[in-house]
Amino acid sequence: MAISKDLIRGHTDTIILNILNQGDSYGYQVAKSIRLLSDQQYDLNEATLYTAFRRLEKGDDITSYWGDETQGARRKYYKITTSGQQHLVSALQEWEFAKDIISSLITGNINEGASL
Amino acid sequence: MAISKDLIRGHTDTIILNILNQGDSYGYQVAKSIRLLSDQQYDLNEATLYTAFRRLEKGDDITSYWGDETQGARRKYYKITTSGQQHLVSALQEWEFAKDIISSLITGNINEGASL
DNA sequence: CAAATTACTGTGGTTGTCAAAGTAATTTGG
DNA sequence: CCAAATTACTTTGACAACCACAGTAATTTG
Repeated sequence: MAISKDLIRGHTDTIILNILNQGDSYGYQVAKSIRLLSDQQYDLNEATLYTAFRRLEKGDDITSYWGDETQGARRKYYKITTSGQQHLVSALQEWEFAKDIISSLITGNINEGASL
Repeated sequence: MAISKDLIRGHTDTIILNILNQGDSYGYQVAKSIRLLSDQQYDLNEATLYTAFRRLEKGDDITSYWGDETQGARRKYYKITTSGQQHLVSALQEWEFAKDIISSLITGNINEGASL
């Protein structure tokens, strides 16, 4: 992984919701999608991924069901809920907002005020 | 605070280094600068701030000295070190990089690949 | 002279993440 | 043909950053 854990922290749920918003998927596939979307710059730890699935399921942002694979390993599929889709939209809006504030905080000049 | 804690997490040290890079400062003043730079959108918890000071001092990114206030409460001033300045530059570069990856991860389309 | 403000510190708890290990099936390569 | 790699999911234990809350102590304001 080329990107620090703490910079991604807080985005994991949104990342997963974005992927599931494009269609049902399962753990291994989601992990692959993350590597693809980040151009191999970010590799989400498995434990983190499955912890996030449980957190999102508990929060009713996703639901899960076992696939009926006749061959190959069993797969647990996850599906985004309407509530999850709404939370995805809010998270994207918050990110647009937060991006500017963070940039301001780490590069901003105190004497020139908040917006320079 | 209008911005989620987890989105800021990992930026605290960089925020402090940016402020100290513009001149020595002390706890209370740094907290005020953060409110100013974020347009009152982010209020860093005191405990978090002083924890960060200790972390940065231990990592030799900042040094501290007591001011010789003849009146007013005592103030512990913090000064950025050369090493701290270098780490600030790296952190800013990493942010420019991370910003795009995060955006890609939370809005990117899987079927269109990493860069659309 | 009480209340607000300035200024720093410590304690205890929550949360998200990760490393490591485990289970189990399938696929690939020598 | 069998060992190794890959697919796929799960659990455990630990850590680091952050926060709420509480405390100390001085000064300033009403």
